Amino acid sequence: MNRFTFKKAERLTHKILIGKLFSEGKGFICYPFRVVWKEAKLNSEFPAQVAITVSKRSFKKAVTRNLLKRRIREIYRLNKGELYRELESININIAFMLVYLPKTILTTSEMEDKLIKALKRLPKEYEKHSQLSEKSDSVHHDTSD
RNA sequence: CCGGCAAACCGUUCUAUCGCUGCUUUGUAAAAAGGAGAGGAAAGUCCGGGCAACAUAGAGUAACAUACUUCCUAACGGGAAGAAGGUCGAAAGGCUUUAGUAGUAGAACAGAAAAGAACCGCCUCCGGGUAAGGGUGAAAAGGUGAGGUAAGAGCUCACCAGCACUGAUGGUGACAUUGGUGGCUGUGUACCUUAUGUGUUGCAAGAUCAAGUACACCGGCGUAUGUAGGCUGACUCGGCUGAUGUUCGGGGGGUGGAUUGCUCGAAACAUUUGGUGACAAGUGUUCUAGAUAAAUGAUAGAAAUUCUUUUCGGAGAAUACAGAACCCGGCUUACAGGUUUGCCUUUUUU
RNA sequence: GGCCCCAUAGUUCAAGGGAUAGAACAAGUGUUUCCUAAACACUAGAUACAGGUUCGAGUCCUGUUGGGGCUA
Repeated sequence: MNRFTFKKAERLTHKILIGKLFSEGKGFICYPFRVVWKEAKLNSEFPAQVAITVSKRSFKKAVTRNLLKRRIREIYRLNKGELYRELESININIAFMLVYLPKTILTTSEMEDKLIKALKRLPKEYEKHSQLSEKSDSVHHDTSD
């Protein structure tokens, strides 16, 4: 029951941290999302903070932007448990942003699988970058859908 | 009946599960329970206010806005009821214009000429007199007829159009109807003139706070004719402020964060009275979003409406415009579809 | 959120309300050359959209659309 909440402490609200995410953070694309993430001390009981954005350039009207953000947030709320478990097992805190890429409005069922895939990939990306100096050749860019 | 015109209103609903943001209650806390949670345009930011700061925000000029009348309003460039003109419509009705004209400027092309009348022409007693004719233009010096003349002309007269002054009647008034007198009278634009109004900046205004950091802050003394300079939206006047210091004393300033400003208000609903109406007054009841990288949702099922298709069982698709950010009053723009009320009758039927 | 500005050829800029909207570069065609470049000649190409004022709008007014700036 506690697993499906989405409180303010789980959201990324710190303005400076968001600025740092775009300047220093690492990202990958898992269509239809771009994920930008960074390890950060959060001073929170949750291991991750997330922010969801939809570009004003691709959707001019506030109604459609709100609709997409609400759908993405709902999927994240229902599927974040797996991510939390993995992050707690390696004992790190992470701040990340989900950027919605396409110019068309996708339905909830269309987006759900992709977002789960992206969330599963996030801890792997962290491991990859934590030992980046030794193995740089094993990084393979799969931007498959 | 169909079709049309105007005004007002609605603009998907219900159930279950899982959530989000305030509020209240319980609880040491974690949390639990209850109840609330987008709009008619929340939009554009085009007007007008409230509220807040600017050291007392001053006078004149400039600049900008508005401009038929009477009213409504906190205020308005908004609204209501009217007036005169234009235009669309068969009609109901819709749209639109309207302060003043003394002076100055310009009016492309065409045209003789774009504004104290010159040229061609007409007439001539060769001194000159004329504005009938010139057909171009968006706009051409009142129009028609008669008299008159050398030729002509409001030069004179009748009727008509318009202007100025002045009466009468109706109307709060714009104005309408009607009478008299006058000289006979050019179009639209900009500057200009008159009246009224406007201080500037906007809640990222402004206020408060714990932690950490710097000396930008205040007062005394000293210096000067209160000087250089700065501020007072533009200019002038007027006003305010005012550096220079190895000085003395005080303790305060505000980047980001948090709290506040923040939602009880020109409030909503019902009703009565006054008014043609916008609206005003009275009485009663109610409290009705307050987020801050942005809450107001997602999923499933059912219903309603519309469209497509049909083997008339059903099946499929869609459900407008659009998301509060300090708050109100308007305007403008977007909007699937539906409801109610009043009005009109070209055509058809009775 | 608040305040403000801009929109003219493919690009950079002009145009006092007045005829067919001008210039440079770029593009295309031709001349010249053995070929290319350069040079010369010619051609095509535009007022963001919709209303209004006016006899007549690129210009003046209003509303949409798009783009940009300032403000902690």
